[in-house]
Amino acid sequence: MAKVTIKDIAKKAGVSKTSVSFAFNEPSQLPEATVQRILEAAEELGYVPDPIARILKTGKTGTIGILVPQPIHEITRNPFFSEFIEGVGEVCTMDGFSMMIVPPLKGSMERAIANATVDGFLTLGLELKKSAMVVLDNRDVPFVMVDSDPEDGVAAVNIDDEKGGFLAMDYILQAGHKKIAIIAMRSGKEGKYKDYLGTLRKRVKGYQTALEAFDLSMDHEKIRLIECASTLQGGRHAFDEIWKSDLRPTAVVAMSDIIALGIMRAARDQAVKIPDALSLIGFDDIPFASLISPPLTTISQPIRKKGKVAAELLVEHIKGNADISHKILPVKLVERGTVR
Amino acid sequence: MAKVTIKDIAKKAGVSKTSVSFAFNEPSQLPEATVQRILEAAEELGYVPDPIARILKTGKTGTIGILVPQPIHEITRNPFFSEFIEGVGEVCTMDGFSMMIVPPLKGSMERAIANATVDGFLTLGLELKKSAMVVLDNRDVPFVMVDSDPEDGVAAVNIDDEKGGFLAMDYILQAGHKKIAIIAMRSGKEGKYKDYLGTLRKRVKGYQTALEAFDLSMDHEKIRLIECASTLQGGRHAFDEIWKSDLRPTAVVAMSDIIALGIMRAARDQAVKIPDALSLIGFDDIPFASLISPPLTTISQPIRKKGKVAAELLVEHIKGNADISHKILPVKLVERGTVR
DNA sequence: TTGTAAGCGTTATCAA
DNA sequence: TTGATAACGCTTACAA
Repeated sequence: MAKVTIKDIAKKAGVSKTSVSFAFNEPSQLPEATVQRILEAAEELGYVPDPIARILKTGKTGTIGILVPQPIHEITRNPFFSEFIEGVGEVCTMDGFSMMIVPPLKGSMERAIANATVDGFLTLGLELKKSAMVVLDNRDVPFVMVDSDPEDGVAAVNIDDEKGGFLAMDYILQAGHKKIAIIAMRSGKEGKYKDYLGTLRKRVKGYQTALEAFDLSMDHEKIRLIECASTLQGGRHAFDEIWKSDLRPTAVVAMSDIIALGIMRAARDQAVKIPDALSLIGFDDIPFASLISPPLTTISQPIRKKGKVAAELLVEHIKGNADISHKILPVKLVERGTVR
Repeated sequence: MAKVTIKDIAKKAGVSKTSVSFAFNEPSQLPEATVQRILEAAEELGYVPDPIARILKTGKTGTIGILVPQPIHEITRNPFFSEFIEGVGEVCTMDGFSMMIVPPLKGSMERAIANATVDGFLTLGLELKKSAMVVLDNRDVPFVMVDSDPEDGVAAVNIDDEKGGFLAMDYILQAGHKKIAIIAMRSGKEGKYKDYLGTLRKRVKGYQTALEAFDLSMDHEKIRLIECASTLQGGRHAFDEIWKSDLRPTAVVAMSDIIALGIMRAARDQAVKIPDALSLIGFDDIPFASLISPPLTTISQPIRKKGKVAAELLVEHIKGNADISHKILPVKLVERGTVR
């Protein structure tokens, strides 16, 4: 059976399309009886207004998009993402938005941006290429960048990554460690840290500062940087890699808790005691970091709040109140049981 | 500046709207030079085809919706959801779909369904009211129901909940426990288990069968059923509640791992040793269940696979290959360290 | 109070 | 090869 449209209802109820539209959107404008009749006709025929047609006319989709640099099934493997989404979700609930997760489409971020039916975007950890930025601009929907190097004239939400990096490395150094492995999430730069952008760049800068105070540096032979996927699996692989390398680090600085958790898992499997044989510090402070044992020492960032703040900012933009501010949320060191 | 449309490009490039459309969608139909000219004009003016207009015409949104019964910020608190999404995400990646999370809109599932711009829905743990089912039917988009009582004529994916319930309860009973608290996720039925639907109903049925073999039943005074949110917090509250009740259970059967984890957390805070002072079995087998210590004994279900299977089924429907099958995925008991 | 008609920005059919 | 033009289904001035 063909789709039931407003026209069918109009015919059936013996009124114009306008009246039908009113019956749904401004019932107060119509006599009670007419509204009844229309609604009944609609019910009988099984009519549901086509959301797309409505959007084309009104220009409001009622959904906000989260632009992510990786395939969905990959990004969801990090509880960080759930936490972030939770914060965004609070705002969605509040303001009646749905949420769309927008990964690259056939490998192209541009295409994904061009095709998403949203009122605005949150970009998460995206290093937007010029071309993507152009598409984003041309789409003419507002966007807020989270965990990226801020661009002029666009709203941004970040945490104090540099301080976070410093805090983590300094803590390890203060504990007396000299052979240190740094595990970063995959960047596409294969560990060439000097090319790092955004979050990674800032954290590494923090590491540097801390290292220099101990006469060390990122280039020192006892300091090793490797990358892995920011997942449990990724952490496990990372552990295997560092553990069989020539440098047997006494401490690991992980760029995310989920990586750290993966490392703990792998270490346990190989009977490497943490923190006795290996110290470990994470980054994020996801809920499970404190649940595991030993509980994970980490840098805490307000993930949920970050999502919430960013979403609030975006919703303001959608409502037409441009606020190009650049917010920076604090981080702090949480001492628990994985560093000796 | 006003939005740049296909018309502007046509004028600028001195061609018709049709040609512009072709230049983007079927460039092979146009002479190379014309395509170039059009693309340049588009680039210069910053043109991006309007996805909504495209969808209105083509009828394809390129996104699949996940209908969830709770606000986003609540549902994301259960790692079960991330796992599920991960499975769905695999299919999205494969077939180039985005994913939209669709919670009730202003309290109304009907409204949410009516407004979502998707090619199809996955419903997760939804007990769809008649009215919502009607809207879903009328929307005329395919849908697949996951974790619900299957309806005639609609595709469904479930796990063997009844067996899962049986396995869990039987294991606890075999271990010699007689005073047992069952913790269910909030159902809106406030523990009146006889009114349960879907997943909950089936699991309770499994409990019953196991209990009866030990001359017990859901109504026995030593068997207690309470509900809580399926979150870490929820589990913590649940522990507090059962621990200060007159019945001091020696074992807890939790309906989700995240609840179980919350219970473990609360128990630890109050120095209640698991499994020595209290045995505990979960349900789901989320990744963290095996990471925690003691590792959580639980009923394992293939969450990610469930998402994947459901999404595959949905995509088939979207492509026009109706397959109204009802799949049931297996569960199994995973003995770890929380039952004595 | 109700109806007419003009868009919204595409795609796609059909002529030229 | 290219260009009018008619949908797509709705909202909303404006007219009656």
